[in-house]
Amino acid sequence: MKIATWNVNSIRSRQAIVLDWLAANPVDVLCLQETKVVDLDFPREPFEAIGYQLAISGQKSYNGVAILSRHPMTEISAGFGAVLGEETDLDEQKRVITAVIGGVRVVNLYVPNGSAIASEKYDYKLRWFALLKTYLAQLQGSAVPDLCVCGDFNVAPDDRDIYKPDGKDKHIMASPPEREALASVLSLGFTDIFRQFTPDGGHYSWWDYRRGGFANNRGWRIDHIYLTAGLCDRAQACTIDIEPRRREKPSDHTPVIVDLRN
Amino acid sequence: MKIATWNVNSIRSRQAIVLDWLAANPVDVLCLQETKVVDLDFPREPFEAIGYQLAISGQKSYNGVAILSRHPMTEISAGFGAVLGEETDLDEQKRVITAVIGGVRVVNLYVPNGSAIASEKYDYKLRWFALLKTYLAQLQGSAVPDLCVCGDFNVAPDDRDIYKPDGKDKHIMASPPEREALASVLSLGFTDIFRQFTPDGGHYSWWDYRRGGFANNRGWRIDHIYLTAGLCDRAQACTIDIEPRRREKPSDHTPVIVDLRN
DNA sequence: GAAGAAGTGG
DNA sequence: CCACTTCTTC
Repeated sequence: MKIATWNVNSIRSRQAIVLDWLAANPVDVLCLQETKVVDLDFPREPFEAIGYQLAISGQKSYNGVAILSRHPMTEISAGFGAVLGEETDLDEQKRVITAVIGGVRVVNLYVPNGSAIASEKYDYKLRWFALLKTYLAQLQGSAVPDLCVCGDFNVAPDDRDIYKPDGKDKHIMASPPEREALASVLSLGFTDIFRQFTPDGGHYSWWDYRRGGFANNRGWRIDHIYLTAGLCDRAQACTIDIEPRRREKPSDHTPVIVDLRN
Repeated sequence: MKIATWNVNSIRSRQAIVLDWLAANPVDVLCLQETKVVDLDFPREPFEAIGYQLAISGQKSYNGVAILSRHPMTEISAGFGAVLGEETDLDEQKRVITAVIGGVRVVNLYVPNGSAIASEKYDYKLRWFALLKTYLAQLQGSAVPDLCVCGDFNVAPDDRDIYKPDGKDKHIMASPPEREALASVLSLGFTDIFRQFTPDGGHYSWWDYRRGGFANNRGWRIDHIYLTAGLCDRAQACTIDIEPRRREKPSDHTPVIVDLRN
Protein backbone atom coordinates (compact mmCIF):
# COMPACT_ATOMS: atom_id res chain seq x y z
CA MET A 1 0.00 0.00 0.00
CA LYS A 2 1.42 3.34 -1.08
CA ILE A 3 0.63 6.38 1.05
CA ALA A 4 1.66 9.90 0.02
CA THR A 5 1.51 13.33 1.64
CA TRP A 6 1.45 16.63 -0.24
CA ASN A 7 0.84 20.21 0.81
CA VAL A 8 -0.80 21.46 -2.38
CA ASN A 9 -1.24 25.15 -1.42
CA SER A 10 -4.84 25.32 -2.69
CA ILE A 11 -6.48 22.27 -4.24
CA ARG A 12 -8.44 24.46 -6.63
CA SER A 13 -5.26 26.06 -7.98
CA ARG A 14 -3.46 22.70 -8.07
CA GLN A 15 -6.21 20.39 -9.32
CA ALA A 16 -4.65 19.61 -12.71
CA ILE A 17 -1.18 19.04 -11.25
CA VAL A 18 -2.54 16.65 -8.60
CA LEU A 19 -4.63 14.75 -11.15
CA ASP A 20 -1.64 14.43 -13.49
CA TRP A 21 0.48 13.19 -10.60
CA LEU A 22 -2.09 10.60 -9.56
CA ALA A 23 -2.34 9.37 -13.15
CA ALA A 24 1.42 8.74 -13.14
CA ASN A 25 1.53 7.70 -9.45
CA PRO A 26 -1.68 5.88 -8.58
CA VAL A 27 -0.97 5.71 -4.85
CA ASP A 28 -3.51 4.03 -2.61
CA VAL A 29 -3.78 6.99 -0.28
CA LEU A 30 -2.97 10.68 -0.80
CA CYS A 31 -3.02 13.07 2.13
CA LEU A 32 -3.40 16.71 1.16
CA GLN A 33 -2.77 19.83 3.22
CA GLU A 34 -3.62 23.49 2.66
CA THR A 35 -6.60 22.69 0.49
CA LYS A 36 -7.88 26.21 1.32
CA VAL A 37 -11.49 25.48 0.52
CA VAL A 38 -14.72 24.80 2.38
CA ASP A 39 -16.03 21.25 2.02
CA LEU A 40 -18.91 22.23 -0.27
CA ASP A 41 -16.51 23.78 -2.79
CA PHE A 42 -13.91 20.99 -2.76
CA PRO A 43 -13.56 19.66 -6.35
CA ARG A 44 -14.56 16.10 -5.44
CA GLU A 45 -15.75 14.93 -8.84
CA PRO A 46 -12.46 14.78 -10.80
CA PHE A 47 -10.84 12.71 -8.03
CA GLU A 48 -13.83 10.40 -7.65
CA ALA A 49 -13.78 9.95 -11.43
CA ILE A 50 -10.30 8.41 -11.21
CA GLY A 51 -11.25 6.06 -8.42
CA TYR A 52 -10.68 7.90 -5.14
CA GLN A 53 -12.94 8.29 -2.16
CA LEU A 54 -12.59 11.49 -0.21
CA ALA A 55 -12.51 12.49 3.42
CA ILE A 56 -12.20 16.26 3.69
CA SER A 57 -12.10 18.96 6.33
CA GLY A 58 -11.61 22.46 5.04
CA GLN A 59 -12.22 26.10 5.68
CA LYS A 60 -12.18 29.33 3.73
CA SER A 61 -8.75 30.72 2.67
CA TYR A 62 -6.51 28.90 5.10
CA ASN A 63 -5.55 25.39 6.18
CA GLY A 64 -7.75 22.47 5.17
CA VAL A 65 -6.84 18.77 4.95
CA ALA A 66 -8.10 15.87 2.86
CA ILE A 67 -7.53 12.14 2.49
CA LEU A 68 -7.99 10.56 -0.94
CA SER A 69 -8.20 6.77 -0.88
CA ARG A 70 -8.67 3.99 -3.44
CA HIS A 71 -9.85 1.71 -0.61
CA PRO A 72 -12.75 2.02 1.81
CA MET A 73 -12.22 4.40 4.71
CA THR A 74 -13.71 3.82 8.15
CA GLU A 75 -13.53 5.72 11.43
CA ILE A 76 -13.19 9.01 9.56
CA SER A 77 -12.91 11.95 11.91
CA ALA A 78 -11.70 15.54 11.72
CA GLY A 79 -10.08 17.52 14.50
CA PHE A 80 -8.59 16.60 17.85
CA GLY A 81 -11.92 16.89 19.62
CA ALA A 82 -13.58 14.04 17.74
CA VAL A 83 -11.05 11.62 19.23
CA LEU A 84 -10.39 13.26 22.58
CA GLY A 85 -14.04 13.94 23.32
CA GLU A 86 -13.44 17.53 24.34
CA GLU A 87 -13.74 20.87 22.60
CA THR A 88 -10.57 22.87 21.97
CA ASP A 89 -9.82 26.16 20.27
CA LEU A 90 -7.08 24.27 18.42
CA ASP A 91 -9.81 22.69 16.29
CA GLU A 92 -11.02 26.01 14.94
CA GLN A 93 -8.41 25.71 12.22
CA LYS A 94 -8.92 22.64 10.03
CA ARG A 95 -5.60 20.83 10.38
CA VAL A 96 -6.39 17.23 11.40
CA ILE A 97 -8.18 14.38 9.65
CA THR A 98 -7.91 10.64 10.12
CA ALA A 99 -9.31 7.45 8.65
CA VAL A 100 -8.65 3.72 8.90
CA ILE A 101 -7.65 2.25 5.53
CA GLY A 102 -6.65 -1.39 5.04
CA GLY A 103 -5.98 -1.88 8.73
CA VAL A 104 -3.81 1.22 8.99
CA ARG A 105 -4.90 4.36 10.78
CA VAL A 106 -3.84 7.21 8.54
CA VAL A 107 -3.49 10.56 10.33
CA ASN A 108 -3.12 13.59 8.09
CA LEU A 109 -1.81 16.77 9.71
CA TYR A 110 -1.14 20.36 8.79
CA VAL A 111 0.94 21.68 11.67
CA PRO A 112 0.73 25.46 12.25
CA ASN A 113 3.57 27.35 10.63
CA GLY A 114 4.22 29.52 13.67
CA SER A 115 5.03 32.68 11.71
CA ALA A 116 7.99 33.91 13.81
CA ILE A 117 9.64 32.98 17.09
CA ALA A 118 8.11 34.87 20.02
CA SER A 119 4.91 35.51 18.09
CA GLU A 120 1.46 34.51 19.27
CA LYS A 121 1.34 32.03 16.39
CA TYR A 122 4.53 30.41 17.62
CA ASP A 123 2.92 29.75 20.99
CA TYR A 124 -0.10 28.36 19.18
CA LYS A 125 2.20 25.96 17.31
CA LEU A 126 3.74 24.68 20.56
CA ARG A 127 0.33 24.26 22.19
CA TRP A 128 -0.83 22.43 19.07
CA PHE A 129 2.07 19.96 19.26
CA ALA A 130 1.28 19.33 22.92
CA LEU A 131 -2.31 18.40 22.14
CA LEU A 132 -1.18 16.35 19.13
CA LYS A 133 0.80 14.15 21.52
CA THR A 134 -2.28 13.47 23.63
CA TYR A 135 -4.30 12.81 20.47
CA LEU A 136 -1.83 10.32 19.02
CA ALA A 137 -1.39 8.57 22.38
CA GLN A 138 -5.15 8.05 22.42
CA LEU A 139 -5.12 6.56 18.93
CA GLN A 140 -2.20 4.27 19.83
CA GLY A 141 -4.39 2.79 22.52
CA SER A 142 -7.29 2.19 20.10
CA ALA A 143 -8.37 -0.98 18.32
CA VAL A 144 -6.31 0.07 15.28
CA PRO A 145 -2.96 1.04 16.79
CA ASP A 146 -0.87 0.89 13.60
CA LEU A 147 -0.51 4.57 12.74
CA CYS A 148 0.79 6.30 9.65
CA VAL A 149 1.03 9.95 10.71
CA CYS A 150 1.87 12.19 7.81
CA GLY A 151 1.62 15.75 6.66
CA ASP A 152 3.25 19.14 6.65
CA PHE A 153 4.91 19.42 10.08
CA ASN A 154 6.49 22.83 9.46
CA VAL A 155 9.56 21.56 11.33
CA ALA A 156 12.90 20.41 9.94
CA PRO A 157 13.81 17.71 12.47
CA ASP A 158 17.55 18.18 12.28
CA ASP A 159 20.25 20.08 10.43
CA ARG A 160 20.43 17.55 7.58
CA ASP A 161 16.95 18.76 6.67
CA ILE A 162 17.95 22.35 5.81
CA TYR A 163 20.04 23.48 2.84
CA LYS A 164 22.14 25.74 5.06
CA PRO A 165 21.53 25.15 8.76
CA ASP A 166 23.88 27.88 10.10
CA GLY A 167 21.93 30.29 12.25
CA LYS A 168 18.65 28.59 11.46
CA ASP A 169 18.07 27.81 15.15
CA LYS A 170 16.52 31.28 15.29
CA HIS A 171 14.41 30.57 12.21
CA ILE A 172 10.86 29.29 12.27
CA MET A 173 10.75 25.55 11.43
CA ALA A 174 14.17 24.96 13.00
CA SER A 175 14.12 26.58 16.44
CA PRO A 176 14.90 24.26 19.39
CA PRO A 177 11.49 24.55 21.12
CA GLU A 178 9.52 23.41 18.09
CA ARG A 179 12.03 20.66 17.30
CA GLU A 180 11.71 19.49 20.89
CA ALA A 181 7.92 19.64 20.67
CA LEU A 182 8.03 17.42 17.60
CA ALA A 183 10.58 15.08 19.21
CA SER A 184 8.34 14.74 22.24
CA VAL A 185 5.45 13.64 20.02
CA LEU A 186 7.67 11.13 18.24
CA SER A 187 8.87 9.73 21.56
CA LEU A 188 5.51 7.98 21.74
CA GLY A 189 7.09 5.48 19.38
CA PHE A 190 7.20 6.94 15.88
CA THR A 191 9.87 6.45 13.24
CA ASP A 192 10.74 9.02 10.57
CA ILE A 193 10.51 6.46 7.80
CA PHE A 194 12.27 8.60 5.19
CA ARG A 195 15.37 8.55 7.42
CA GLN A 196 15.29 4.73 7.61
CA PHE A 197 16.16 4.64 3.93
CA THR A 198 18.07 7.90 3.44
CA PRO A 199 20.42 9.02 6.19
CA ASP A 200 22.16 11.76 4.21
CA GLY A 201 21.11 15.39 4.01
CA GLY A 202 20.18 17.44 0.98
CA HIS A 203 16.70 15.93 0.56
CA TYR A 204 13.92 18.48 0.75
CA SER A 205 10.15 18.61 0.41
CA TRP A 206 9.62 22.41 0.43
CA TRP A 207 11.33 25.31 -1.33
CA ASP A 208 10.32 28.94 -0.81
CA TYR A 209 8.71 30.49 -3.87
CA ARG A 210 10.91 33.53 -3.34
CA ARG A 211 14.47 34.25 -4.49
CA GLY A 212 14.73 31.15 -6.68
CA GLY A 213 14.57 28.78 -3.74
CA PHE A 214 13.92 25.74 -5.92
CA ALA A 215 16.27 26.72 -8.76
CA ASN A 216 19.08 26.95 -6.20
CA ASN A 217 17.88 23.92 -4.20
CA ARG A 218 17.53 25.98 -1.06
CA GLY A 219 15.00 23.63 0.46
CA TRP A 220 13.75 22.24 3.73
CA ARG A 221 12.48 18.78 4.64
CA ILE A 222 9.35 19.63 6.60
CA ASP A 223 6.85 17.12 5.18
CA HIS A 224 7.08 13.82 6.98
CA ILE A 225 5.72 10.30 7.30
CA TYR A 226 5.92 8.79 10.77
CA LEU A 227 5.11 5.12 11.41
CA THR A 228 4.46 3.17 14.58
CA ALA A 229 6.63 0.09 15.21
CA GLY A 230 4.11 -2.35 13.77
CA LEU A 231 4.30 -0.64 10.38
CA CYS A 232 8.05 0.10 10.17
CA ASP A 233 8.94 -3.44 9.16
CA ARG A 234 6.47 -3.25 6.31
CA ALA A 235 8.05 -0.14 4.78
CA GLN A 236 9.88 -0.97 1.55
CA ALA A 237 10.77 2.55 0.48
CA CYS A 238 10.16 6.18 1.27
CA THR A 239 10.85 8.76 -1.41
CA ILE A 240 10.40 12.43 -2.26
CA ASP A 241 9.16 13.10 -5.78
CA ILE A 242 10.42 16.53 -6.83
CA GLU A 243 8.88 16.30 -10.30
CA PRO A 244 5.67 18.22 -9.46
CA ARG A 245 7.74 21.07 -8.03
CA ARG A 246 9.25 21.60 -11.53
CA ARG A 247 5.88 22.31 -13.14
CA GLU A 248 4.34 25.63 -14.08
CA LYS A 249 2.54 27.24 -11.12
CA PRO A 250 3.53 24.48 -8.69
CA SER A 251 2.87 24.11 -5.01
CA ASP A 252 5.89 25.13 -2.97
CA HIS A 253 5.82 21.59 -1.50
CA THR A 254 6.27 18.27 -3.28
CA PRO A 255 4.98 14.78 -2.38
CA VAL A 256 6.58 12.29 0.02
CA ILE A 257 5.60 8.65 -0.54
CA VAL A 258 5.93 5.50 1.57
CA ASP A 259 5.44 1.99 0.21
CA LEU A 260 4.12 -0.52 2.75
CA ARG A 261 4.38 -4.27 2.11
CA ASN A 262 1.05 -6.09 2.42
CA MET B 1 -0.55 46.73 -45.38
CA LYS B 2 -2.52 44.82 -42.77
CA ILE B 3 -3.75 46.70 -39.72
CA ALA B 4 -5.46 44.94 -36.82
CA THR B 5 -7.19 46.07 -33.63
CA TRP B 6 -7.56 43.98 -30.46
CA ASN B 7 -8.71 44.75 -26.96
CA VAL B 8 -6.51 42.27 -25.09
CA ASN B 9 -7.82 42.90 -21.54
CA SER B 10 -4.32 43.07 -20.00
CA ILE B 11 -1.25 42.60 -22.18
CA ARG B 12 0.57 40.89 -19.34
CA SER B 13 -2.16 38.26 -19.00
CA ARG B 14 -2.46 37.90 -22.77
CA GLN B 15 1.18 38.07 -23.87
CA ALA B 16 1.46 34.46 -25.07
CA ILE B 17 -1.86 34.56 -26.92
CA VAL B 18 -0.92 37.79 -28.71
CA LEU B 19 2.53 36.46 -29.64
CA ASP B 20 1.03 33.24 -30.97
CA TRP B 21 -1.48 35.22 -32.98
CA LEU B 22 1.21 37.46 -34.48
CA ALA B 23 3.27 34.40 -35.42
CA ALA B 24 0.30 33.10 -37.39
CA ASN B 25 -0.88 36.56 -38.50
CA PRO B 26 2.15 38.78 -39.05
CA VAL B 27 0.14 41.96 -39.58
CA ASP B 28 2.02 45.17 -40.27
CA VAL B 29 0.29 47.06 -37.48
CA LEU B 30 -1.49 45.83 -34.35
CA CYS B 31 -3.44 48.26 -32.20
CA LEU B 32 -4.03 47.07 -28.65
CA GLN B 33 -6.46 48.34 -26.05
CA GLU B 34 -6.81 47.71 -22.32
CA THR B 35 -3.14 46.93 -21.90
CA LYS B 36 -3.62 47.77 -18.18
CA VAL B 37 0.01 48.47 -17.50
CA VAL B 38 2.27 51.48 -17.00
CA ASP B 39 4.76 52.07 -19.82
CA LEU B 40 7.78 50.93 -17.79
CA ASP B 41 6.18 47.54 -17.14
CA PHE B 42 4.93 46.91 -20.68
CA PRO B 43 6.50 43.64 -21.95
CA ARG B 44 8.26 45.29 -24.90
CA GLU B 45 11.01 42.75 -25.46
CA PRO B 46 9.02 39.74 -26.76
CA PHE B 47 7.29 41.92 -29.34
CA GLU B 48 10.48 43.66 -30.40
CA ALA B 49 12.10 40.24 -30.74
CA ILE B 50 9.60 39.30 -33.45
CA GLY B 51 10.14 42.51 -35.37
CA TYR B 52 7.72 45.07 -33.96
CA GLN B 53 8.35 48.61 -32.85
CA LEU B 54 6.15 49.89 -30.05
CA ALA B 55 4.30 53.07 -29.26
CA ILE B 56 2.60 52.76 -25.89
CA SER B 57 0.54 54.82 -23.49
CA GLY B 58 -0.60 53.02 -20.40
CA GLN B 59 -1.60 53.40 -16.80
CA LYS B 60 -2.04 51.18 -13.75
CA SER B 61 -5.03 48.80 -13.70
CA TYR B 62 -7.24 50.40 -16.31
CA ASN B 63 -7.22 51.44 -19.96
CA GLY B 64 -3.92 51.68 -21.82
CA VAL B 65 -3.31 51.58 -25.59
CA ALA B 66 -0.40 50.49 -27.75
CA ILE B 67 0.57 50.39 -31.41
CA LEU B 68 2.86 47.61 -32.59
CA SER B 69 4.35 48.19 -36.05
CA ARG B 70 6.72 46.34 -38.36
CA HIS B 71 7.44 49.65 -40.13
CA PRO B 72 8.83 52.93 -38.85
CA MET B 73 6.41 55.12 -36.93
CA THR B 74 6.52 58.91 -37.01
CA GLU B 75 4.44 61.64 -35.42
CA ILE B 76 3.71 59.39 -32.44
CA SER B 77 1.52 61.08 -29.88
CA ALA B 78 -0.71 60.02 -27.01
CA GLY B 79 -3.88 61.74 -25.85
CA PHE B 80 -6.12 64.37 -27.37
CA GLY B 81 -4.09 67.22 -25.91
CA ALA B 82 -0.94 66.45 -27.88
CA VAL B 83 -2.81 67.15 -31.11
CA LEU B 84 -5.25 69.80 -29.93
CA GLY B 85 -2.68 71.76 -27.96
CA GLU B 86 -4.86 72.07 -24.89
CA GLU B 87 -5.11 70.19 -21.62
CA THR B 88 -8.24 68.15 -20.93
CA ASP B 89 -9.39 65.92 -18.09
CA LEU B 90 -10.32 63.41 -20.81
CA ASP B 91 -6.62 62.67 -21.21
CA GLU B 92 -6.23 61.49 -17.62
CA GLN B 93 -7.27 58.04 -18.78
CA LYS B 94 -4.92 56.58 -21.39
CA ARG B 95 -7.22 55.88 -24.30
CA VAL B 96 -5.68 57.52 -27.38
CA ILE B 97 -2.48 56.94 -29.31
CA THR B 98 -1.57 57.71 -32.90
CA ALA B 99 1.33 57.29 -35.29
CA VAL B 100 1.98 57.70 -39.00
CA ILE B 101 2.97 54.41 -40.62
CA GLY B 102 3.60 54.02 -44.36
CA GLY B 103 1.76 57.23 -45.17
CA VAL B 104 -1.29 56.25 -43.11
CA ARG B 105 -2.16 57.95 -39.86
CA VAL B 106 -3.21 55.14 -37.52
CA VAL B 107 -5.37 56.27 -34.61
CA ASN B 108 -5.87 53.70 -31.87
CA LEU B 109 -8.75 54.32 -29.46
CA TYR B 110 -10.22 52.79 -26.34
CA VAL B 111 -13.58 54.51 -25.99
CA PRO B 112 -14.96 54.68 -22.42
CA ASN B 113 -17.41 51.88 -21.67
CA GLY B 114 -19.91 54.18 -19.98
CA SER B 115 -20.97 51.70 -17.31
CA ALA B 116 -24.72 52.37 -17.34
CA ILE B 117 -27.06 54.90 -18.92
CA ALA B 118 -27.59 57.95 -16.70
CA SER B 119 -24.35 57.28 -14.84
CA GLU B 120 -21.51 59.76 -14.51
CA LYS B 121 -19.41 57.45 -16.67
CA TYR B 122 -22.02 57.58 -19.41
CA ASP B 123 -21.76 61.37 -19.52
CA TYR B 124 -17.99 61.00 -19.65
CA LYS B 125 -18.36 58.71 -22.67
CA LEU B 126 -20.50 61.26 -24.52
CA ARG B 127 -18.09 64.09 -23.69
CA TRP B 128 -15.24 61.90 -24.87
CA PHE B 129 -16.91 61.26 -28.22
CA ALA B 130 -17.46 65.01 -28.64
CA LEU B 131 -13.77 65.74 -28.16
CA LEU B 132 -12.84 62.80 -30.38
CA LYS B 133 -14.66 64.51 -33.23
CA THR B 134 -12.64 67.68 -32.79
CA TYR B 135 -9.45 65.62 -32.54
CA LEU B 136 -10.11 63.67 -35.74
CA ALA B 137 -11.18 66.79 -37.64
CA GLN B 138 -7.84 68.30 -36.72
CA LEU B 139 -5.95 65.24 -38.02
CA GLN B 140 -7.98 65.26 -41.23
CA GLY B 141 -6.64 68.73 -41.87
CA SER B 142 -3.03 67.67 -41.28
CA ALA B 143 -0.30 66.82 -43.75
CA VAL B 144 -1.22 63.13 -43.46
CA PRO B 145 -5.01 63.15 -43.84
CA ASP B 146 -5.47 59.44 -44.66
CA LEU B 147 -6.73 58.08 -41.36
CA CYS B 148 -7.23 54.54 -40.14
CA VAL B 149 -9.14 54.98 -36.87
CA CYS B 150 -9.50 51.74 -35.02
CA GLY B 151 -10.10 50.38 -31.58
CA ASP B 152 -12.68 49.32 -29.04
CA PHE B 153 -15.52 51.82 -29.50
CA ASN B 154 -17.84 50.25 -26.91
CA VAL B 155 -20.72 50.98 -29.28
CA ALA B 156 -22.59 48.57 -31.55
CA PRO B 157 -23.42 50.90 -34.47
CA ASP B 158 -26.68 49.23 -35.41
CA ASP B 159 -28.91 46.28 -34.60
CA ARG B 160 -27.07 43.91 -36.91
CA ASP B 161 -24.17 44.24 -34.49
CA ILE B 162 -25.96 42.66 -31.50
CA TYR B 163 -26.95 39.01 -31.12
CA LYS B 164 -30.42 40.01 -29.86
CA PRO B 165 -31.14 43.68 -30.35
CA ASP B 166 -34.61 43.72 -28.71
CA GLY B 167 -34.67 46.16 -25.82
CA LYS B 168 -30.97 46.87 -26.16
CA ASP B 169 -31.64 50.57 -26.78
CA LYS B 170 -31.61 50.87 -23.00
CA HIS B 171 -28.38 48.90 -22.78
CA ILE B 172 -24.93 50.45 -22.65
CA MET B 173 -23.18 50.15 -26.03
CA ALA B 174 -26.49 50.39 -27.93
CA SER B 175 -28.37 53.38 -26.49
CA PRO B 176 -29.36 56.07 -29.02
CA PRO B 177 -27.24 58.91 -27.55
CA GLU B 178 -23.98 56.99 -27.77
CA ARG B 179 -24.84 55.63 -31.23
CA GLU B 180 -25.55 59.21 -32.31
CA ALA B 181 -22.32 60.41 -30.76
CA LEU B 182 -20.41 57.81 -32.77
CA ALA B 183 -22.39 58.62 -35.93
CA SER B 184 -21.55 62.27 -35.51
CA VAL B 185 -17.84 61.45 -35.40
CA LEU B 186 -18.15 59.28 -38.48
CA SER B 187 -19.98 62.04 -40.34
CA LEU B 188 -16.58 63.68 -40.70
CA GLY B 189 -16.12 61.21 -43.53
CA PHE B 190 -15.35 57.79 -42.12
CA THR B 191 -16.40 54.42 -43.47
CA ASP B 192 -17.01 51.31 -41.32
CA ILE B 193 -14.80 49.19 -43.52
CA PHE B 194 -16.03 45.87 -42.12
CA ARG B 195 -19.52 46.72 -43.38
CA GLN B 196 -18.19 47.41 -46.89
CA PHE B 197 -17.45 43.72 -47.19
CA THR B 198 -20.02 42.16 -44.87
CA PRO B 199 -23.50 43.67 -44.77
CA ASP B 200 -25.17 40.85 -42.84
CA GLY B 201 -25.49 40.63 -39.07
CA GLY B 202 -24.21 37.95 -36.72
CA HIS B 203 -20.57 39.05 -36.82
CA TYR B 204 -19.19 39.98 -33.43
CA SER B 205 -15.90 41.07 -31.89
CA TRP B 206 -16.80 40.84 -28.18
CA TRP B 207 -18.57 38.25 -26.06
CA ASP B 208 -19.20 38.70 -22.33
CA TYR B 209 -17.18 36.32 -20.14
CA ARG B 210 -20.33 35.69 -18.15
CA ARG B 211 -23.11 33.17 -18.75
CA GLY B 212 -21.36 31.43 -21.64
CA GLY B 213 -21.57 34.45 -23.92
CA PHE B 214 -19.12 33.01 -26.43
CA ALA B 215 -20.33 29.41 -26.27
CA ASN B 216 -23.82 30.68 -27.17
CA ASN B 217 -22.51 33.29 -29.64
CA ARG B 218 -24.18 36.08 -27.71
CA GLY B 219 -21.80 38.70 -29.05
CA TRP B 220 -21.54 42.34 -29.97
CA ARG B 221 -19.59 44.06 -32.74
CA ILE B 222 -18.00 46.94 -30.85
CA ASP B 223 -14.44 46.87 -32.21
CA HIS B 224 -14.18 48.83 -35.42
CA ILE B 225 -11.90 50.06 -38.17
CA TYR B 226 -12.91 53.34 -39.77
CA LEU B 227 -11.19 54.69 -42.88
CA THR B 228 -11.19 58.08 -44.56
CA ALA B 229 -12.18 58.18 -48.24
CA GLY B 230 -8.62 58.12 -49.53
CA LEU B 231 -8.06 54.72 -47.89
CA CYS B 232 -11.41 53.06 -48.60
CA ASP B 233 -10.52 52.19 -52.15
CA ARG B 234 -7.37 50.50 -50.99
CA ALA B 235 -9.21 48.11 -48.65
CA GLN B 236 -9.20 44.57 -49.99
CA ALA B 237 -10.79 42.82 -47.03
CA CYS B 238 -11.87 43.34 -43.45
CA THR B 239 -12.31 40.30 -41.22
CA ILE B 240 -12.88 39.27 -37.64
CA ASP B 241 -10.69 36.40 -36.43
CA ILE B 242 -12.56 34.57 -33.69
CA GLU B 243 -9.81 31.98 -33.21
CA PRO B 244 -8.09 33.73 -30.27
CA ARG B 245 -11.42 33.93 -28.44
CA ARG B 246 -11.49 30.08 -28.40
CA ARG B 247 -8.26 29.79 -26.44
CA GLU B 248 -7.76 29.12 -22.76
CA LYS B 249 -7.97 32.31 -20.73
CA PRO B 250 -8.79 34.51 -23.72
CA SER B 251 -9.53 38.18 -23.91
CA ASP B 252 -13.26 38.80 -24.16
CA HIS B 253 -12.52 40.60 -27.46
CA THR B 254 -11.04 39.19 -30.65
CA PRO B 255 -9.06 40.91 -33.44
CA VAL B 256 -10.49 42.80 -36.41
CA ILE B 257 -8.15 43.09 -39.41
CA VAL B 258 -8.15 45.28 -42.52
CA ASP B 259 -5.96 44.63 -45.56
CA LEU B 260 -4.94 47.78 -47.48
CA ARG B 261 -3.60 47.52 -51.02
CA ASN B 262 -0.24 49.29 -51.49
C1' DG C 1 6.31 34.41 -4.69
C1' DA C 2 1.99 32.84 -4.69
C1' DA C 3 -2.56 32.08 -2.70
C1' DG C 4 -7.43 33.71 -1.26
C1' DA C 5 -10.58 37.77 0.07
C1' DA C 6 -13.18 41.80 -0.89
C1' DG C 7 -13.71 45.49 -3.76
C1' DT C 8 -14.00 47.82 -8.51
C1' DG C 9 -14.38 47.60 -13.35
C1' DG C 10 -15.85 45.88 -17.73
C1' DC D 1 -16.44 35.80 -15.67
C1' DC D 2 -12.00 37.69 -15.61
C1' DA D 3 -8.38 41.06 -14.30
C1' DC D 4 -6.99 44.51 -11.61
C1' DT D 5 -6.13 46.62 -6.61
C1' DT D 6 -4.63 46.01 -1.34
C1' DC D 7 -4.51 43.00 2.41
C1' DT D 8 -2.96 38.86 4.96
C1' DT D 9 -0.76 34.52 5.25
C1' DC D 10 2.85 31.19 4.65
